[in-house]
Amino acid sequence: VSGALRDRWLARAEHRLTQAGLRAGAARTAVVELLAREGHCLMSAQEVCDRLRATGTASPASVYRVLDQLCDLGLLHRLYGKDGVARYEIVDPENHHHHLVDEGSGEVRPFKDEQLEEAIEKVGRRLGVRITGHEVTLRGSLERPPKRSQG
Amino acid sequence: VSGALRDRWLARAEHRLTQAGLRAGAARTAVVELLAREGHCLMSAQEVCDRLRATGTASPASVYRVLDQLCDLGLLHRLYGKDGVARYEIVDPENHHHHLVDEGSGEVRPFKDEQLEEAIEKVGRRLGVRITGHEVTLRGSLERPPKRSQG
DNA sequence: TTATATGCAAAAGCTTTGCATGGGT
DNA sequence: ACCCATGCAAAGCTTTTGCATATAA
Repeated sequence: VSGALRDRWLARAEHRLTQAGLRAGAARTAVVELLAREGHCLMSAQEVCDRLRATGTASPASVYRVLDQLCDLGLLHRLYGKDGVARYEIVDPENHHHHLVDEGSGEVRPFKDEQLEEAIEKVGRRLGVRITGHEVTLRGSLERPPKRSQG
Repeated sequence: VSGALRDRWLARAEHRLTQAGLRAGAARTAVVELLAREGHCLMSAQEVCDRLRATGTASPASVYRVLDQLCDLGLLHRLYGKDGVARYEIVDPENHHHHLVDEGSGEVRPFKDEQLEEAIEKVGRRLGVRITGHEVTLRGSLERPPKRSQG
């Protein structure tokens, strides 16, 4: 969303990729820049492919390869929704969030909740485990409160 | 685990299936009984197939079809782990739980935590949404606390 | 008797991989 | 120069589907 967020991740990504001895080709550059702009919440490999097919900047094989690299380097999270398709989103500690899925439309809305984070920390303590990561998915109806009998 | 839990689900399952106008063939019976016994935590379609291939009681096609039916009827939950493979577990309100995944081995341990449930309810209230379902996955290291330098 | 269940084999969809070529550093 | 990146096409895996047959109610 904000330019700051985008640039922050982009810089970190380029840095770690270089650091890992990887090189910037056309495909990787295209994928990374697309993600920096629009990869903040659940983008599938296919969506990335579609976006980039238009400009012919990356083949599907490269898209999948770059996505894998980014996951391995901890720059991307890979999640699976109810359709079993992998979806990716940028890892940004300052933008940690979870997902609320509308039962009706399947629409996904990201949300942040500090008290939820604290609750999860406490669960870890009760279980006697150091929690290194967590995911929460909520399902519910997003429809507005019903208006009074006004067809 | 306990026979009570198994029988409870089995009875409910048979009832709803019948109610839905579905019929009990050999394959469905085999799948449902296997799940009642061992489907309490994350079993993949392939595992079901393997188990049943031994006795030749159900083909893969039937396994997948039955699994789908059970999900549609709310008798089974379908979840996706980090490998993108669908895994199923029995829906039993009296055995509601979440999952803790060991970073090292990938081993999954189910856990219950009432305070976590309450925390999630509160999140729903804060978001102004009625929560109809939720999933939590925790990741951490299950290794025991290190013993004092005693090789 | 009629709608559903089943099995097989083929197809579908997402993802990975082998290989030859192009390109970064 | 050396090694990594890329694209294409083929292969891999899980899951779905078409169709003919069997079977529950």
